[in-house]
Amino acid sequence: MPELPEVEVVRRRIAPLFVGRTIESVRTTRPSYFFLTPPVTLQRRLAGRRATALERIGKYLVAELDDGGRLLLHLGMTGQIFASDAASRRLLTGKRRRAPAQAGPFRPDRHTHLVFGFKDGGPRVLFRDARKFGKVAYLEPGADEPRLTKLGPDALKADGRALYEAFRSRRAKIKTVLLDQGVLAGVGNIYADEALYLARVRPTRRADSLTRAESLAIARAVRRVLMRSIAAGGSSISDYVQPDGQDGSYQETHYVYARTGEPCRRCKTPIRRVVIGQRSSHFCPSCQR
DNA sequence: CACTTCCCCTGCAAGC
DNA sequence: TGCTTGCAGGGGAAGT
Repeated sequence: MPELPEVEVVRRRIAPLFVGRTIESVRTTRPSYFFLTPPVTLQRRLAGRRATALERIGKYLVAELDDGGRLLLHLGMTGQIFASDAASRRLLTGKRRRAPAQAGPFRPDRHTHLVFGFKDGGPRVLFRDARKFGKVAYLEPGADEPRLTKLGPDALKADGRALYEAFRSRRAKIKTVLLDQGVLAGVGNIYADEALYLARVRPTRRADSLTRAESLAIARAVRRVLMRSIAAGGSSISDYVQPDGQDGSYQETHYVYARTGEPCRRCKTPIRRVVIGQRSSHFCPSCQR
């Protein structure tokens, strides 16, 4: 799903539709673990509220509300946030991205867990998530949220020296450590693979085996792939779409992710896939040491 | 603590 | 065509 770049693109696009507008109604699906805060409570707390800012913390979106509370959103693997007037041609899943344009506006389906209606009667904001790995929570004013406070520094600001220090005490594989949101917030499976490729480090290397130079290279590579992906509108692999319904294009630039068996863009060696910590990892056995 | 395994849920592609 | 299996961008809980 959405990693830092996709969440950041969603934030930028959705902020103008969400910030400054008074929420009139909140429609939800039935209670499920998607709702960290029960639907009835969400409705009670959010009706009449107005967001004053929408920020991104790691892969979380956090709306500051005019009562001092906060609205926490996480897209999980398949979360989609979009406007009710978005081009709806491919909001309904898929890998089959050639699907013909769907006529008319998007109709909330059984996977559309949140629909915000506003007092001004303008476009609604919808949150859809087929797998329900996403999350929504209302945080009372001043409430502490461990999910947020546990996060490490933002991956866009990855610092090589700090990473080197963190790596030194970790015996796990570097791929696993990069996915640890407490070390660096925002990197997920795609960008961990892409960054390690650019840094020429194999995902299977133990973190504590990395040199200072390699750590600096990884930090630089992380910043680079994330910035470039944001500029490209994110990676649209299966479900991710921008809030206006358009695909991102960074997947066209991937060096290794989902390119198993295909030639390395640098040396033509077939890209290899291994499983690390239950997640697939892709790398070039020739370029990455 | 650090690390690993399992699990939450749905939809799609590939294989038979 | 239909069934089964494997796989998917995340992360928390519980185990060692």
